[in-house]
Amino acid sequence: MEGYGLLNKAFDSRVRLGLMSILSVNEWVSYKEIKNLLDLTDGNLASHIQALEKINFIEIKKQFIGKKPLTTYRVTSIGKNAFKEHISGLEKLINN
Amino acid sequence: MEGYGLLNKAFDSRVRLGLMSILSVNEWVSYKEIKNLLDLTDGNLASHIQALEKINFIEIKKQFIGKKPLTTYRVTSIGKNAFKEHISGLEKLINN
DNA sequence: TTTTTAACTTTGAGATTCAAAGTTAATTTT
DNA sequence: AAAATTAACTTTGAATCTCAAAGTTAAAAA
Repeated sequence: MEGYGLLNKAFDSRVRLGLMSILSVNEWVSYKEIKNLLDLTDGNLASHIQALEKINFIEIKKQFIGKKPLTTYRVTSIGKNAFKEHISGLEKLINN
Repeated sequence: MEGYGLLNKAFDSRVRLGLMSILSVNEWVSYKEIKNLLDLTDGNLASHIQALEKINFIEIKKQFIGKKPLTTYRVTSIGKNAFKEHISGLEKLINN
């Protein structure tokens, strides 16, 4: 029963938890899809994406599909690890 | 794969998650004990306790043991439920 | 009577959150 | 060709949240 030291501050946000969950299950998800799944405003989504990008938890890919721009995201191995640690930290915290 | 709607905003904080975890396992834990377990300053702990009290997730008991004052806390059934829902919300979010 | 201890409350600066509005560049519609 | 739409942002700013530090209160111990 240590403190909350195993939890990552980056995941103090429901939005970022949602983001990481989505990206943990699906590789390369589009901005649009994420926005719809989480039902966020553009500004809100963009800022949380930025927050996760800045700490290298997710990475971005910009491309054109046909002639349409498509931005997609996926979690990095750093992010995957951090998320896993956070979850197991939560479990430890909860189960005793 | 819904949004993050099953997560409770009250638990967006590592400190409050820590608090709830402690109080989920132990009934009636003292201020001092909590402070030591979570390693918080007085002001910080007091404010998070207040936050959880205000929404009736935890309750307070003040008494004297011998001649010494002792303040203890426990989670309410409302809080217990909310925490359980939050955890299962997290699980749903994570496992797809 | 001075000090210590438990348990706060107050203060305030800094960080975070989020919606709304503005931006850019390309695409589709008229 | 001009206007409208779409994707994907960026900027702004107000509201909220966080947290440490310092101050407070009341009783106990020295």
